[in-house]
Amino acid sequence: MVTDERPSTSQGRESSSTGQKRRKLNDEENDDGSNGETIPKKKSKGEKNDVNRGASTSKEEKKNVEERRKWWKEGKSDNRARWTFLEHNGPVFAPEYEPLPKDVTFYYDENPMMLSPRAEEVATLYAKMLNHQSSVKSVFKRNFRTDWRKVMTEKERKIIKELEMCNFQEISAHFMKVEEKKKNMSEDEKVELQNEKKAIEEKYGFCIVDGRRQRIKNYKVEPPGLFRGRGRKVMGKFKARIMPEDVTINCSKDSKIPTAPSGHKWGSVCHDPNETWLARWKDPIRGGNCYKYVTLSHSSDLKGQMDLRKYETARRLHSKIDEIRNKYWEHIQGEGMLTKQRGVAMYLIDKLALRVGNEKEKGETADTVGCCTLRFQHIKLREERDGMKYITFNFLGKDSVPYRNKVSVKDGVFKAFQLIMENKRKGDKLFHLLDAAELNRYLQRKMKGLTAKVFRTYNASMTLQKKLDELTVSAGTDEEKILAYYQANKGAALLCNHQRSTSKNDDNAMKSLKSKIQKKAKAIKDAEKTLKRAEKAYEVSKTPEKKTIVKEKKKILEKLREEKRELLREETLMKKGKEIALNVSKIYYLDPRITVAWCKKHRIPIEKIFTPAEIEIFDWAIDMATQDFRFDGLINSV
DNA sequence: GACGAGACTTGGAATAATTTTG
DNA sequence: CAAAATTATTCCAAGTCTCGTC
Repeated sequence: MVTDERPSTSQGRESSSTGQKRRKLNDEENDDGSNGETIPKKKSKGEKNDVNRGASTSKEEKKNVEERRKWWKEGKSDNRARWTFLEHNGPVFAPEYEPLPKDVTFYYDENPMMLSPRAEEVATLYAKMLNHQSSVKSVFKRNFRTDWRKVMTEKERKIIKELEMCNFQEISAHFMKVEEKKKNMSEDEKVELQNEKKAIEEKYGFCIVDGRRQRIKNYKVEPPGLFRGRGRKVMGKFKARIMPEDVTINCSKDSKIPTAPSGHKWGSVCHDPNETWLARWKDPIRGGNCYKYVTLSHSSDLKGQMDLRKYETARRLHSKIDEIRNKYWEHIQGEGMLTKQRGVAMYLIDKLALRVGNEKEKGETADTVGCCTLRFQHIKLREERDGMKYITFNFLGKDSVPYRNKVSVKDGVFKAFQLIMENKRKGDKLFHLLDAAELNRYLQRKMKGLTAKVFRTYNASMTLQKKLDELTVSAGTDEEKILAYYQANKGAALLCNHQRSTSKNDDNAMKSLKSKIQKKAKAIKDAEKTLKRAEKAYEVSKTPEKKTIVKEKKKILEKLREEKRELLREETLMKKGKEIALNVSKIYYLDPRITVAWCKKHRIPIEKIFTPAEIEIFDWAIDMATQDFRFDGLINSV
C-alpha cells in the first residue's frame, strides 16, 4: 500500500491566506485617450495600507510568529554550499487507484467489457481527458493507444485494437458526476476536507533549512497521467506512477531522515549540501539524465537570495551595456563572418529580447527555435517604397508560442542580414557559425556571470523603469497611477512576447464593441444607399441644391467610415491587450525593487500591484528598496 | 574546449478561489 | 443565490546554463 500512512491531497497552496479581496474597477476612461482599458484593482482588507507591512502586527502574534530572517541585511557569504542543515519529511505520493464502481462500464465495439485493474486505470486517465484539446490530436491518440496496450492483459490486447471502437462515455460521465458531488458538498464537509489538506501541508509542505522553517514548492509527486506536452511528439504517452523506490532523498546527515511509506524504501538517500533539491526522480517521459525535482518554494530564503543575485547581475550589465552595444555594432559592420553573425545575434538578443536558442534533439521535441537556432525561412528582408528597410520574424519560440515581428532596421543591419543569408535556403541555419555555448562564452568574457538570458532580465526591467518614469503623473489619482503601472508592465510583457490564450473569452466589452461595429457597418450601407439615391436625383435634374445634398451625403458616409475604422482599431487593441500575459514578466523579469520603490514614491499600497503570493515572494524587495531605488543606479553589496 | 549529465529558471495551461452578475 | 466572469495559484513542461570529465 503506497499511501496508507502518507495521505495525499488534490491541492496544496503555496501562498499565505492574507485575506486580500479584489474587485474590478468600473470601466474607466484612459487619460491618454487610448482604448478603454480596464485594470484589476486590489483592495486591501484591513487598513494596512502602509508599504512597510508587518509594522502593525499585534504583540500576541509576534510572540508566536517566528521573526522573518532578514537575510538581505546579512553580509554576503561566498560559501558554495546551499545549506548546512536540511530536514524534511519526504514527498507525498499520489492516492492509490480506486477501481470504478460496478455500474460504470467500458464498451468495445458496443459490447460491455470488464477491464483488468491496470488497463482500467490507464483507461480512466484517457476518459478524464475526453473533452480536452490535446486528446483530439492524432499523435496523442496514437501514443495513448500504444502505451495503453502495454498494460493490457494478453486477452485484452487481442480484443482492443482500435481506439475509435472504444466507448469511454460512462467512465467520463462518472468522473463528471464525482466532480459535481464535490462541488455540492455541504459546508461542513468542505471545511473538513480543507482541514485534512492543511494537516498534510503542515507535515509535508515545510522543511527546516538552517534552523528556519521553509515552504516547499511541490511536496507532492506528480500523479500518474497522460503526458500533456505542447507540440511534442510524445503527447498522450502514459506517465507512470512514481513509487518511493524511484525517489532519491536529499537531506543532511544529522537530520531526521524521512521515512518511506510503509512497505516501501527510498530509491536512495544522499546528503549533498551543494544541491537545492529535497528529492528527485527520473522523468518518466524524457528518461535518461532528466529528473523531476522537489524544491523549495519561490518564497523561501534560498530562492529569494537566488532571485536577488539574478537582478544584481542584470544591474551590473548596465555599466557594460554601452561597451557591449558599441562592440556588436562594430561586429555587424565588420569583415569576419563569425563576428558578424555573433554581432547580429547579439543585436537580436538585446533589441528583441530573443532567447539564446540551445540546440535540442531533433524529432522528439517540437520544432521551436531561439536566436542561435533561427533558420533561413524564419526571416524575411523587406525594402519598402519609402526606402525604409524592415526585417520580419516569424517562428515558434519556447512552448510553441509564435513570434511575429516587423522591425525597421538601419542599413548596416540590413546589409549584414543580406550577407548572412546569401546562398542559403529554406532549412539552413541563419547563424551557421554560431551556437548558444559559443555566444555565452563570448558574453562571459565581457562580464562575469553574463549570459544571454541576462539581457532579457535587463531589458525587461529597464523597460518597466523607463515606462514608469514616463507614464506616471505625480499629481494623478491612484487609479491613474495604477493604470500607468499596468501599461509599463505591458511594455515589458510585449518585449518578452508573453502570451496567453483567449479562445474562450467572449467578454462583454468585446461583444458590445462587436455589435457597435456591426451597427456602424449597417449605417454605412444605409448611407451608401441614400447617397446613390441623391446621385440619381442629381443625374435627373442637375440643380445646385441637389448637388449640395450629394456632397452632404458623401460627407456623412465618409464620417461613418472613419468611425468604423476607429472602432476596428479599438478592437485590435483590445484583442492585443487580452493576448498578453503580464504575470510572467512580473515574476521572472521585473526587478521587484522597481515596483516597490515606485509604490513608496507614489504612495500606492503594494497590495494593489502584488498579489498575496507575490508579496510573500518579494518580501526582501519590499523591505529593502527605498523610494529612491533605481534599477540603473548604483549596485549595493550582495 | 567539447560534450553530456543534471540542476535550476521560465512559461502557458489547467484549476481553484473569489467576485460580479443576472 | 446560482451561475458566470475574472483573478490567483498550481501544475508540470520546456527552456537555459553550469559543471565535471575527458
